[in-house]
Amino acid sequence: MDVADRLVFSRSRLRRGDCLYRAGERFSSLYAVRNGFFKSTAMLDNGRDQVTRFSMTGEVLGLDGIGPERHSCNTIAVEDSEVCAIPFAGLQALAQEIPSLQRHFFKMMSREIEREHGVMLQLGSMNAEERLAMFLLDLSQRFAARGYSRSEFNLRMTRADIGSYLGLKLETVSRTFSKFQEQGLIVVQQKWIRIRDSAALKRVMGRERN
Amino acid sequence: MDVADRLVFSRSRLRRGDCLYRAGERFSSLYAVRNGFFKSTAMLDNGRDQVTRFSMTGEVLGLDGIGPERHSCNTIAVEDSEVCAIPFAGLQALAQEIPSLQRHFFKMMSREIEREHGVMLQLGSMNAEERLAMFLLDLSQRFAARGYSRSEFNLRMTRADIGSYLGLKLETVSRTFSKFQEQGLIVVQQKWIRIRDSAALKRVMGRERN
DNA sequence: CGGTTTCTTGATTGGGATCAATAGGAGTGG
DNA sequence: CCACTCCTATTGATCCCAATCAAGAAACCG
Repeated sequence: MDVADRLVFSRSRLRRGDCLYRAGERFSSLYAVRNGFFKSTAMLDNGRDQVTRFSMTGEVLGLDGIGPERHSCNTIAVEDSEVCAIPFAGLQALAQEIPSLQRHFFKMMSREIEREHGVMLQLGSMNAEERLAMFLLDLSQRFAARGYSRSEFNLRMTRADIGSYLGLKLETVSRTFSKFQEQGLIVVQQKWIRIRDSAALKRVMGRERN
Repeated sequence: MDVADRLVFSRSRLRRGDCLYRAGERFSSLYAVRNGFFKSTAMLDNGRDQVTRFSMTGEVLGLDGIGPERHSCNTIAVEDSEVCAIPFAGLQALAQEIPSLQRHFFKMMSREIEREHGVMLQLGSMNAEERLAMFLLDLSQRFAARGYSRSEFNLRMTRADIGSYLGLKLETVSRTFSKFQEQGLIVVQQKWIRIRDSAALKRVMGRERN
């Protein structure tokens, strides 16, 4: 029996600013992003909330909810978007019967651990330029993986969102973009970015620290 | 058939400084810490490596290896320790047959995502005092959960390890401990710590930021 | 013991936060 | 289409926390 026959995939559209799910809500589905762009924010103990990830077409949202059975972050569309909801109960039952699906799942979750881990880890020891360089290269690579241009794209999010994600203030983000532009690494105009010298960006990112 | 009948749990002892597994090695087992204390370090792209977690008795090590099928960090005993190796292949096969085990597993991994996430996230927006306060309270809580004293314990790791984990330099760790001691929040003498006012530490940790 | 690692404390520096002011776009309604 | 407002981005000036450099002291260990 085919997976698609057993699971009901419901699609839904969201407009810019709409919330896909909120922290604390009961977890029931994973979401595949069909198109658009999302940001997830987590409320820290102190009340401020921080952007924890950006998600684009082809990526899966909601894995964080499986353990606690509640969503642990808010996920908001930063532009008009469309998602496909995958009921987790059904997926889990199916994994019980299909070994390869279970394996796939274990792997996907483990990779998730990895990814978050990796990004956040690196940030800790990086200065502003390194963070921004990493951010741009990460976006570039993900756009490329989805068939979009690797060197030219629109940042869908604001400077404040980028800053929150990277642990910088929006002024620093802006200043650093300007600096990169002066150095000829990128061209930036508002949300539009063109990467002119990705090798140099990699060098900025990899600058050794001690 | 009982789980213990199907899985071979092999125990091994490690001495201070011994390596349980290294990044890049083929992943085959998870490890339950029976006693002792471990630190995990991950090599960043730039060559420096950073402490990513400390693990104590009763905690599970190695989840990060499931996806890539290789360990992605080095794990080293910081004192004489003993672990129990759990072959992952067997565990996976068993999860295929026992729904509750599969569920338990999904949850454990998801919680792992959460935990790392939470800690690292918070760090980004915290200053040195807040980081140290959080670190002490986290350790205190974990010791308490294992039946040890909540208010008095030995830090097994060095100041440099703590600093690496928290994204601070060892001098800052030392200075901040001293400051806490002056304020009467803790008593510190080398690796020995006594928490005198955990409420105050919580207040330090929760100090609002903007 | 001497040698090594670990910890503490002081002096100075620098990168990013903060405060502040202006400019640029986007959306709305007349 | 323009005028108005709001949100977002840029840039400058100043300040502060933690890094860095440096020197000792304390503990650990063969």
